[in-house]
Formats: sequence, structure tokens, C-alpha cells
Amino acid sequence: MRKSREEAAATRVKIIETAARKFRAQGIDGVGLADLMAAAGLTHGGFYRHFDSKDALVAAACGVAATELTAGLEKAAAGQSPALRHAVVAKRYLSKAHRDAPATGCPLAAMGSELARSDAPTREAATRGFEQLIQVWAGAAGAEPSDSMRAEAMVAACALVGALTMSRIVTDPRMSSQILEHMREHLENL
Amino acid sequence: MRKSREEAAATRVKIIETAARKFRAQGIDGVGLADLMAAAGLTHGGFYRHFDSKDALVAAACGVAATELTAGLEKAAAGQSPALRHAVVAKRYLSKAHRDAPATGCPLAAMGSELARSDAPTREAATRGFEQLIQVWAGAAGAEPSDSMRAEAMVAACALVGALTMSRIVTDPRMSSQILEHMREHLENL
DNA sequence: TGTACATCAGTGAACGCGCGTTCACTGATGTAC
DNA sequence: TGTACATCAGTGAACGCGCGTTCACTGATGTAC
Repeated sequence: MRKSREEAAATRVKIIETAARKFRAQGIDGVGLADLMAAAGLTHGGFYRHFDSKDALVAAACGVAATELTAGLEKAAAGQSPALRHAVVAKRYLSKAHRDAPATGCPLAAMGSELARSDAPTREAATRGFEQLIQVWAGAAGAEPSDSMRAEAMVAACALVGALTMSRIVTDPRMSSQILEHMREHLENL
Repeated sequence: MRKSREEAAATRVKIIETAARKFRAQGIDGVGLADLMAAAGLTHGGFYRHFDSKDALVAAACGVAATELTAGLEKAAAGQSPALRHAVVAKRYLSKAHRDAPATGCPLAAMGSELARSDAPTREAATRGFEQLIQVWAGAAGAEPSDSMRAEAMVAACALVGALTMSRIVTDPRMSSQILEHMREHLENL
């Protein structure tokens, strides 16, 4: 039953991407490895051929999720003037579509409080993801941003994560929409 | 072994306050009922004399945690001018002491992503807590705030939650401090 | 006020269940000659 | 290029463990007369 190196590499990717989706949708503790492997089309026994532990997978999944998110935002914002860039990123990140699809959205918002309690490799992956989000806001593809631009981008990134998280918690649909809209206006006029 | 009504009421409070601390420190899924009841000085069998389920306790604990937080902030901010009020609330909420003591801090930051996946009663308790935080920022003890003041307070509350959450995730201590400081400056100059 | 009895707060053992992890096994892949 | 053997990706059963919840039981509290 041995698979070729190529197939094994593809399996690994499949596991990570399945995990990235399921952890965001159901939380880290909410997903069992047997569940997860079945969703990836495998049995759970083979898991440890690819990862040392569940925690190691969490770190990998968090990294992939963050990179996919920021790549999508960067693509949408590429080539825009600084002001428009902020508008584009805020509109996309603070959309109802993003709020209603945590499985494919920002891992910092979908798993934030769980990440704060995770082990060092996972928090490092999350930190890199946050750094990427800051870069997207600052638009610093090439050049180093100034201190004040970087400070502003850090603030904006936190505000994005906080607003999306709160829009998902709140039970009143009207209030949920208002959170997204008000934060969007605030960040566009920054 | 029956206890008096007073004693039973005190036990209930003890369970809720123990839960409020432990859920914030270890996450909702990270705390078992046996653990929790032992921490409250009881055996786990008696839990269901007080609550229908773990979920019911989560909702109660979330409500108590939010009320204690906002009462503390309101007390510190009481009687201040609007501008100073924001400075006082931001300084306290975005302090390293708060960051390093999630067990006694804001439940929205400590359990945010888990709350987003919780049942309706818990999310309603969290929503009321968020509303309280908005009121504290707006300083609307008596009067109804204007639409724009309420919008600003909503934005500020989200930004507070997001910044505290991110400051706990990030592995670089310098960056963690910067998140708190930059958000504080941003909100003070709002 | 005193007595008889029902109530129920808290105990501790037990329930089925799913968790993360381990392991013997299979057989196709990869390697050495 | 062909053969012999080692490797290892994936299977499926099993491990001990802690989970939320249930239950028979104890005995002090609360109630009815």
C-alpha cells in the first residue's frame, strides 16, 4: 500500500488544507484527528507518518490559512493607491461573506482565543500571519514602511480581527452588520 | 447532607465564579466539569443540581465575567471628562497586567473565537457584555449617546478586544507591547 | 412548640463515548547490485 | 535492464484516559400538622 513520494506529499498538503478549514470552522479542540483524516479521505492511523502530533498540524494549518488569506487580500489590493488599498482590504475583510465563512477566512479571527493558549510553534505561525496582515495594510511589498505607518497598520490589523470576531459573536444581526460597517468607515477614514 | 437554601445559593455563585476564572484561563473546552467542581471545593456529581448542562454554566460564567470587567472599568472612569474617560479605559484595558491575567480579564478577548461557536444563550450573554463595554466607552450612564458616538464606541470596543487578543497571541514580547501601546495612542487620539 | 415526613444539596461510582497516540501489518515504491 | 530486498505510506484495531451526564444514596433542611 506504499504510495510514491509525490503522492505522499500531496496527502500531506491535503491533510493540512482539510485541517485549516476544519479548525477555523469548528475550533481546534472541536476537531478530532479521526474526523479530520476521514474528511481528507484517509484513515486516522496514517496521521503520524506526516506529523509528530496534533499540535504540529495546528501550527502548519494556521500558517497555511494565514498565507492564503493575506495572499487573497494582497491580490485584491495590488497596485492601488494607499487610500484605496485600505478601502479594498477593509471592504473585503469586513464583508458579510467573510463573516459567514469562517472556514475559509482569517485564522486570527476564527481561532484567536485558542491561538493565545497554543504552543510556541503555533503562536509563531500566527505571529507571521499577523505580520503578513500588517504588510498588506501598509502595502510594503518592497520598501520598509515608516514607524508611524507600521504603527497604524498594526492598529488596523488588530481592529480588523476584533471587529470580525465580534460580528460573529453578537446575536443581533443588525448589530453584527453595524460592527462591520462602522469599522469599515473608521478604517477608510484613517 | 442537604444544605440550606442560603448555602446552596452561595455554592451556585462559587461554581459560576470558579468557572468564569477557569474558562478564561484555559478555554471552555479546556476545562472539565470534574476539574472545575474540584476547584470550587465540591465533587462533580452535584453539578446538575445547579445547572442543566455545561453550556448553561458557560453562559452564566460569561455574563458574570463581562459584568465584573465593565464594572471595574466604569468605576475607574466614573466622573471623568469624555476625553479622559477614553484614556483611562484604554490604559487599563490595554495594560500588560490585563494581558498577563486573562483569568480575571475580558471574556471577549479570552474566549472570543470560542464564543462565536457557542450556543445562543452564551452568545446573548457575550452580546450584553459587549454592549456594556460600548456603554463604558461612550460614558452613557444616563443619557442615550448620539448615533456617531455609539458608532465610535462600537469601533473602540472591537479595537480593544482585537488588540488584547493579538497581544496575547504574538510570540515576540516587543511586538506584544507595541500592539498595546499603539492601540492606546490611537484610541486616545480618537 | 414539637413531631413526622418530604425534600433536595452534595457524594461517589458508573455510563457510553470520543479523544490523541501506538502498533502490527500490507504491499507498492524505491534502491542496490 | 532485471532481480532481490529494504523502505515506508496508509490501514484498522487497540491503548489508556478524561469527557459530560446519570443515578442510587445520605442526611440535614424545610414543611405540614
